[in-house]
Amino acid sequence: MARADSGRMERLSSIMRRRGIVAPAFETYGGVAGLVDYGPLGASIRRRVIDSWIEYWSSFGDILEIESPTLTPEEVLVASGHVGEFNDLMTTCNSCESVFRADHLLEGSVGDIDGLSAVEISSSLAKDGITCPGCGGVDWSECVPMNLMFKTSVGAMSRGRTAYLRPETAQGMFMQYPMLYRHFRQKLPFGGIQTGKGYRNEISPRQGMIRLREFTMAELEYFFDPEEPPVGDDGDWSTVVQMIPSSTGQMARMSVSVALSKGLILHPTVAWFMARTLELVRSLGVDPSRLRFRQHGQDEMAHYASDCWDCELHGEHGWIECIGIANRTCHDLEQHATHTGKGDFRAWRAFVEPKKVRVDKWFPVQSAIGPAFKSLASEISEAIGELDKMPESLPFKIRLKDGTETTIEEGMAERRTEDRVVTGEWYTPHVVEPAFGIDRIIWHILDHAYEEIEKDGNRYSVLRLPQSTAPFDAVVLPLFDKDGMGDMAKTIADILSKARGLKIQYDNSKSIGRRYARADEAGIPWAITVDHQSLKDGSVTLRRRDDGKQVRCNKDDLQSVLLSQGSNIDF
RNA sequence: GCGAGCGUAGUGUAGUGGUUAUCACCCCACGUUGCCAACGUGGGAACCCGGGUUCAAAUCCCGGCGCUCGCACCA
Repeated sequence: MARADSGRMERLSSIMRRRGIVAPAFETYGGVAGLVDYGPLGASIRRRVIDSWIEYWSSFGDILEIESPTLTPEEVLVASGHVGEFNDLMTTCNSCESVFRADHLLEGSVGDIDGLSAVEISSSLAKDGITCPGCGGVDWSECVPMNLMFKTSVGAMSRGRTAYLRPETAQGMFMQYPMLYRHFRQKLPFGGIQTGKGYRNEISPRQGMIRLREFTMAELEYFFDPEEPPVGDDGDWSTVVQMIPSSTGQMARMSVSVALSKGLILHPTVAWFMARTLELVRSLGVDPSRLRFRQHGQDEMAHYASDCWDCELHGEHGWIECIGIANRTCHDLEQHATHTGKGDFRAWRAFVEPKKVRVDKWFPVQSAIGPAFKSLASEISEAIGELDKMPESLPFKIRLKDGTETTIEEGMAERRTEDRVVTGEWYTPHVVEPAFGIDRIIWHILDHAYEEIEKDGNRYSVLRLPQSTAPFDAVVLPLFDKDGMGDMAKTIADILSKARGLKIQYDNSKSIGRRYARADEAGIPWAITVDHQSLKDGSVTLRRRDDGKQVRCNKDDLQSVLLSQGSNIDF
């Protein structure tokens, strides 16, 4: 990825450390790759991004927040496929030292790779003479499982039950599907949202906040009836953004609405959530011209997905996947249904018109079949119930699985004819999942907001964050900390800080210009200055970060001005 | 996990065997100025960790940890 200005990333990272936004964690102990600290400003930004995210989805009424543990018992992740998928066996070519996934090497030469142990795969590599794609050698090291989940044990000592730190929040929501289903009065569609930490033991985390071992995810599972895929008209359907459909692999510019009508987006509900996602991330401060949707090809699809669009954001690290919008179909719920053997993971679909069904079947008479056929009895009973052609009368012959025919004598079966009313049926709901990588999004919000302008021949840094994701709403400044200006400013800051939803900073050190500059660099959208006139008439100046313009306003109006994000005042 | 480079105040850096560890921004105090990174004086703050070589190590060697880049990996 071409970088117009390679120094920009260094300066941006430098500001983020200096101003207490993000920094490597545990640095005094040498640091741990893939773990970061959010400092005072960063934690505030993160809090607001998460809150905005929760508020956005909660505003629709059919989506509610839930919360589930990060510790997840092994069985859940076996069912979801993560235990299998995340335990990749790695092998090294002893001649050229390249590392490969062993199962990928064996593809095509071994039938059922998933069922093989590490030892079996190691011997297969040697036995089948698999050559190294790099150097052509046939000298493989022992296969080593590469576990991308953090394993632990719940319970005392060796009696503990194996568990993992969750690799995604989604499974917790699938676990709560029955509770959500009841809450929503058994009517689909509905959704569950959750934010929280996820954990992946990456082999080599790089790129600062981009690949973390512990990271904040925000996921939405939207459950619906696949026969009636829901679409709403809210969201941003019209803004033209970059799209890379997998069919062409070529970048094109179009709106979500056009991409759906052209059939590039395969599923209308996926399109709907792409439109909503676009609206949401724009409000967080993402520049839509540096956003693109890229459709996954069949080969890179996750094990659970049937159609998936990544929302990638462009920043100093190039194009980075920040959000995945996947149609997970019925995969997860079905997996949990089969692994638990429970009927909790389904929904009832009522027919518009109840169907009248005439049942005309032969029913086995168990008391006669049992003694007559002994161990074959159950198979025969089943065969009687599933007869294609209805014999008119006894005796008749039925064909068993092994091809032999057996005669059903008088008294072994009876014919019943009845009319039944069927009002609906059970089905497994499908799920569309928008999954947001919050840390990656925060990085890009900062990147998109960061601007270097020239002022009096010097570089001047401004973080143009929207107020909703700025670390503070306003900074209150005494023009000079004397003659009572400092006290008045402090009082104003204290009062505003009490208002719900407002975060206010107070700064009285150094010249006024320097304090404006500090606030600009920290992304604070408003600066309130108490000057000599304030002492006389209670008015203050309100300075807008993005253009430096100032207006006078009464100190008592500040709260409503800030809460309206400046929309009720003229500049 | 492999290879290469790198690791000095909060940030960016100078320093290639002996320095009181350089400079700037920064932060604090006082004074001054009186609305967009002013100025003066004073102060604060660093050699990634461990071992070795040496009379002496930020500097040389070894190991660890971390960072950057390339290869590989990436639900």
